[in-house]
Amino acid sequence: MNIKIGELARRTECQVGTIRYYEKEGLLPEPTRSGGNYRLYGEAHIERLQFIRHCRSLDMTLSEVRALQRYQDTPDQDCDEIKVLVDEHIHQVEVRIEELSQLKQHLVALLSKCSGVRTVGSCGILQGLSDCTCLLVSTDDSPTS
Amino acid sequence: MNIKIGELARRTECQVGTIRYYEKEGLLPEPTRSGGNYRLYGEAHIERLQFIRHCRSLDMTLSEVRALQRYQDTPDQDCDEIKVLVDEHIHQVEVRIEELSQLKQHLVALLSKCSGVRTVGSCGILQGLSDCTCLLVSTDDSPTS
DNA sequence: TACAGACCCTCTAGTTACTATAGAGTCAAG
DNA sequence: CTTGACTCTATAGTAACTAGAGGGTCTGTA
Repeated sequence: MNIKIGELARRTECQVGTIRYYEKEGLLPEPTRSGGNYRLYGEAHIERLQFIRHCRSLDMTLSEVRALQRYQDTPDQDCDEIKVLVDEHIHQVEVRIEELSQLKQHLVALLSKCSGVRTVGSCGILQGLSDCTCLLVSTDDSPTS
Repeated sequence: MNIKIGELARRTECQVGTIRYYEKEGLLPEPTRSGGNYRLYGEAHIERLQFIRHCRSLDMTLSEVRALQRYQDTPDQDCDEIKVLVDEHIHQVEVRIEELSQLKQHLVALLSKCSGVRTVGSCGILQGLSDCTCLLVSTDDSPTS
């Protein structure tokens, strides 16, 4: 079918530069080239790229994508490890949600420190950021990842 | 008081490299130097650094921190803009939480695609990642229970 | 006085997943 | 034969650090 990179980009809603980046990173196999050195892609490339983009839309890292691709290449293997990988990814997402919820609580508490007085010097928010009072809402503080 | 960078790092639970980085970025004023060219910090530096670290623990960017620092330097100004900044930051956090919650739903749905068969080839998770079926859970899809 | 070890210095490169640019080449239509 | 859309490679930039190389400083001990 032999489409050029721009067409592939349109079909997958992916930027041209991103496609070349995936190739450089070994996530997308090198396509054949035209006489004028243009990349020429086929069906397999479209599917492979869509796979990557779906994984990315699920917030997976490229190294997680690489791991899943290795499983794709060995279809007779036990699928337990894939489930473990997805499970762990779900866990990471849950942890991040929890962190952000705590964070939001801290921020709301911080906002309430504004005394209603109208100047920066007496506002309480900056004071709350200078001492620890803005961080006393929750049990443990976990810096972000 | 004149403490060296290692002591400052210990007191603020911040890495030495990070302190030098903040200085380079203009977030922390350049300290005086000893005869041997060592950085020598005082109380003001400790407070300033703690301020930065608290902001960072609230997931603020360094450019948000810079903005807040500018307010610190003009205590007679109206504090509304600070509230706006914090408000916007809270909003960003809320948006991210919502995104991650959707994401988690997608991932859980993906996990349920595993047919129970034990090989990668028939697992359904990789298939779900190749086509779009793992992304169909979203917004207005309410299965009955 | 010599030396070990802890600390400090600057500078550079690496991290993640791209995005954006520069400067050049290719190709089809007018 | 030129214009314009497209492509190529290579490089630098993003955020907020972290790690390392290769050196200097300082203090305590032999």
